[in-house]
Amino acid sequence: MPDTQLEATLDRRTQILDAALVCFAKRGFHQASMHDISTEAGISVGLIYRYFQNKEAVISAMADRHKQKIHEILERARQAPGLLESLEILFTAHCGETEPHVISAFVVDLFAEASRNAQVAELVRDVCETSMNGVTDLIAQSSASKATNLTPREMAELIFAVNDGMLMRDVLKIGPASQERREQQLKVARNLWPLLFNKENK
Amino acid sequence: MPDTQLEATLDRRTQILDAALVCFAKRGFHQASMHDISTEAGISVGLIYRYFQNKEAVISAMADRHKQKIHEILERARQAPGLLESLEILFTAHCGETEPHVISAFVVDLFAEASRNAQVAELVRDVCETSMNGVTDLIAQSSASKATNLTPREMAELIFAVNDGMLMRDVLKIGPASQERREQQLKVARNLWPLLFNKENK
DNA sequence: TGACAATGAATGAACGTTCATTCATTGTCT
DNA sequence: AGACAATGAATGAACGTTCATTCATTGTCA
Repeated sequence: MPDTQLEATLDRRTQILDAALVCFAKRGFHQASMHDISTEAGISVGLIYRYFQNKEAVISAMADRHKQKIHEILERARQAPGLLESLEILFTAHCGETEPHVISAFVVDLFAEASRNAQVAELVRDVCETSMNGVTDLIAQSSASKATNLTPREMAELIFAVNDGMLMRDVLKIGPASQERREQQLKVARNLWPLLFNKENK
Repeated sequence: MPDTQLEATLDRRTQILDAALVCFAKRGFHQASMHDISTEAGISVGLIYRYFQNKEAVISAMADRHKQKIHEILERARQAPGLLESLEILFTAHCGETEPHVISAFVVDLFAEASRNAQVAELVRDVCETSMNGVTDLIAQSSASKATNLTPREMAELIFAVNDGMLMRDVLKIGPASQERREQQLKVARNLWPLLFNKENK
């Protein structure tokens, strides 16, 4: 049964990547050791090397998974009823599933890594481009974008800058749980909408 | 003449910190070795330990120097003729002196470090608080802030989020020199002002 | 002034430790 | 038994840090 085989392999990989996410967020890409990751995953060090060629490959795979997650979020945002709903999904995406602090720390580390690892940089650039294009389209198709004389692209640039800037600052915050973060995130976001769009539906 | 003595010590320290900035931007805090730094500075490894207790202390000193730089920029911004001029100084500050890419990489690394080093986190938080308060005051005292129903604080939050977000994305850009970066930075910034403030001068 | 003593900035080889990676061995299925 | 998953001790390279040693400069005598 090669199907179960493949599934088991994928399971192990995600198990390792989940552990790596925790370790990377806690200590950073290069301070987290393979032993840390294996301990967190509850397996031996050697086993990691059965599923990943080396540490670099683990980092790359994490970045890849991040890319997929972003695409899923973009897809969910696209299916929201209106533009504002779409944007709020994007803004609060990192407050779901895992601890938001973990996600923020990981993403900031990812950008730091991108500044000196060409492969990671290429991938992050690709994610940014894709999401930016997606949101630009969303804005262009919406009827709510005629209040200012900015192009949809310029609006998207501002929105992403605000989103990334807040995510970066997130790593400074201590404690607050997912729910609370989500509120704060939305507060700032909702200050932005009236500036960018027509006031229509509250 | 103990004055010359002190100056020489300070010179050595800044020489080491300058080299460390280059190495940290190139390889990151924890991948850059003390040997890298000593080579870049053109001195021996051991000498670094005459001026700094250990690697942690070098990182801390760098963060401290960054804090001072920010305060200087804030002071310069305060003395600008109008609010918009002040904000543009803040927005393009990291495009001066050193290569902007180096500064961006360092700052992103600093935030990454802050997420797992309490001392660095405290310092970065302090810098953010201070600058945010400064800009909030600047906005409150300006006459240009009555166009929207946002408080000066909320405006400052948006401005800083945009600023940090763009800085974070800076690490993805390859090549462009200081001048070019400055233009791009200003383009986005100038899109933001009409949204936040009355259209007055140009 | 010239000879000599004292200083401490600077060096870089050496040390102990940590880490990524390997692989001989053991466990677990069919 | 055979095949494959899993282990973790072993390896060696790289790192932060130390320290015995060098040597240009400065201070102190005659």
